[in-house]
Amino acid sequence: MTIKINLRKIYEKMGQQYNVDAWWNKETPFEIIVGAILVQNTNWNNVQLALDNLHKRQCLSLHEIHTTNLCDLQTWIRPSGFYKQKGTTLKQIADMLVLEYKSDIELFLKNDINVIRQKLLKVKGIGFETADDIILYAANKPVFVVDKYTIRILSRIGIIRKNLKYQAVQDLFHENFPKDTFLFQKLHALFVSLGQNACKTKPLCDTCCLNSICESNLKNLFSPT
DNA sequence: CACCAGGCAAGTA
DNA sequence: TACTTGCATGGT
Repeated sequence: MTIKINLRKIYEKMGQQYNVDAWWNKETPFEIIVGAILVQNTNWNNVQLALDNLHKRQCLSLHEIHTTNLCDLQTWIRPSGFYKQKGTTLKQIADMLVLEYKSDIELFLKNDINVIRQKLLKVKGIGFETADDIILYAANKPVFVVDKYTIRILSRIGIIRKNLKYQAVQDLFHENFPKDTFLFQKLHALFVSLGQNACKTKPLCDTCCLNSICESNLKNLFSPT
């Protein structure tokens, strides 16, 4: 299935009706990687509590996470939930960066998108979405991050079926948008923002929109061919 | 009290 | 391949 996306409309709507900041503007690439892992299936408030703990312990750096005791690390990130697995995942990615890239994060992020992606996906606890998050926001390379809101919103509008898989949805965006990092960053934040503010039942309606964007507006943004 | 948040992996059929 | 379940804290 192909969709024709009216880019000009999207830019107009986003400019006029949204002021969604692209996430992770000021953080270091490593902090972005940590945040991407900690935020899995939780909200940013809980992540912030965990990050504050790490900061207090001076442990928000590659070297510290690599050398610190796993149990301590798990204790500090506890507020973000799933702290045992996430702690192990952080350790594994730190090991990879230290051992295979001599602690040079930029060297790792300089690789081609597919190289970075394959490396990240080998780490247990990093799946498609987290890998792409890191590529888009830490490496600043143009991949579109698909999350459950993207699929929920597009399927409710009738553009895709809700059982469409991650890679298929991503391909759809890659085929229909220019490979523009900033655009993908904003667009992803837009979907999350919309999804969080949409009603949880169905369908999207006038009373559950964000900044007066609702189902009909979305249909105008994404016009089926 | 229930529900869910910016997922992932392992298990089952 | 397509579901289901465990992982876990904190806010509403």
